[in-house]
Amino acid sequence: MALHLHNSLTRQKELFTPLDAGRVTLYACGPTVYNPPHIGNARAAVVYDLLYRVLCRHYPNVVYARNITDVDDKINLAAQKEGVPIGVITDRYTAVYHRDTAALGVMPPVIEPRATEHIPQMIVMIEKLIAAGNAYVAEGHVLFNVPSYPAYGRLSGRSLDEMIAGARVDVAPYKRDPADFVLWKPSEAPLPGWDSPWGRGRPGWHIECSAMSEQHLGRTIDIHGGGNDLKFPHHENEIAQSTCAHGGEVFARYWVHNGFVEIDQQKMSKSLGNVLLVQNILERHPGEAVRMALIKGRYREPISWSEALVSEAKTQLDRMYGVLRRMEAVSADEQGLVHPDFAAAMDDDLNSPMAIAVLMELVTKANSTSDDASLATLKGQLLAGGRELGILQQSPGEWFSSAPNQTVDVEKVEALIAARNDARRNKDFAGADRVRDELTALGIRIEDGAGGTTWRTQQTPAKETL
RNA sequence: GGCUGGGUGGCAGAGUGGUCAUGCAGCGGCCUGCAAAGCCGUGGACGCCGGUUCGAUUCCGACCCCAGCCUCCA
Repeated sequence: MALHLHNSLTRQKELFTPLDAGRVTLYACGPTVYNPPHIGNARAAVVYDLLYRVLCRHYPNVVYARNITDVDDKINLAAQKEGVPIGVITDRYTAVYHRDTAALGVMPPVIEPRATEHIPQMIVMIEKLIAAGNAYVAEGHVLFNVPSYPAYGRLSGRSLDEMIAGARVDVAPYKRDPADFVLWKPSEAPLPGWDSPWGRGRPGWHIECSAMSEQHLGRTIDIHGGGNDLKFPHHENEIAQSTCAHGGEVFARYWVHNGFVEIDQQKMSKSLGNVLLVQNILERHPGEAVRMALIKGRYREPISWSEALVSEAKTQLDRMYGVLRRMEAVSADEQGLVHPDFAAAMDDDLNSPMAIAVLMELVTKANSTSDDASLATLKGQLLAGGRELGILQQSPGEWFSSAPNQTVDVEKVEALIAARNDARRNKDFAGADRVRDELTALGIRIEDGAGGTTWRTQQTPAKETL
């Protein structure tokens, strides 16, 4: 089955055909680095990582760019509070972002451009927009003139009139039109600034992505992704800037937007005080379980975050790793191809819940057969599917012997298990049960199988502590 | 108010014009010294009201409800 994606621009599921099958381009809006990432940021990172992996199954050369926004008023504020240069803030939180997303199995993008390294490109683009009559200078600012681009509003489905009617903010007096947005604004020390034809200043937010995607991926990119909230105004503005700067050439051919992570049926926000940081979640749950929780639902739908959701995701992974442990002696089919149903699910606009269901069915099959040839095929398909979903890539032993906030003394555990098995051989079941209780107290659960006794860290009961 | 996208069994979450989603939880059985894991079996659902149809959870219309965007935001 060919890859289909829901295109936000047309609001339809469409067959994906790249402009150049030898170089497929994907751009996703990355983080503004002034804060540790929350679970919502993580979801976006995971979703585009998933899309990247699916694209890589289809095409030999996928160029995936995800930017780092390292110049921004929120960064300035954070730097001011701490009395440090903005570089201290952006370096710190870029590292945290890398650490936290890596814990969720997110691969590094092919290119990770930083806004501050593309100021000249932004200036060139702004000059083009001025020359083309799409932008103007006013009181040290450069503004994009929205009425100069009649298609404005197509992505978000709003007309200019509606936007003006709905404008709830005070309109700066130097704007020709209330909808006009900033490309460049004046910046005085100690705020970060760069010399430009319009004086010392700094870029507006939207121009960064336009300039960086052009620089690294070209004038027309295949897929542009981002959070649902970015549709307006950020992506709408990107389209306007890039299209006008490029003489009307299409900016992005497919737009993909991921849904939000909700807490208690509401979006996460600082004002509601319900922001969940990835680093805090990782104190209680394995990163892989967090990733599993994020891909249990379809990427476009909102997901309601809860401790129960992650616990259940972990239980499912336990089941998958359980069968892999049983199959450890079997060598996986070397082809390592995903099951056709799995591929069909992922190719259907990244239907990861269905893809997981396919994997679960493979698990059941593998648990009920002892035929080596079948097992080799099943193991190969299971691992290949896991690779595409970004799960199941550690050894079962690692998975079962590790848990956040729990250090396992493997030697001690194995000594206790040996003692218990001695007792069992001697029919001293009371003694065996005492040893099992001891293991339980250590947070270890044991399972007596045909091939011997295996063990795993016991998950602590789910608690609704956010 | 405008613009998106939703409302499916105890929970999470797919999908379909008329036979199974899947997982977790529950129940019964097998296995086990007992458990656990695993396997087999099992109940239970499509917001509300109309319409189209031989037949609608699935298509159409009205209504109710929910989330997001319209202001920085994944």
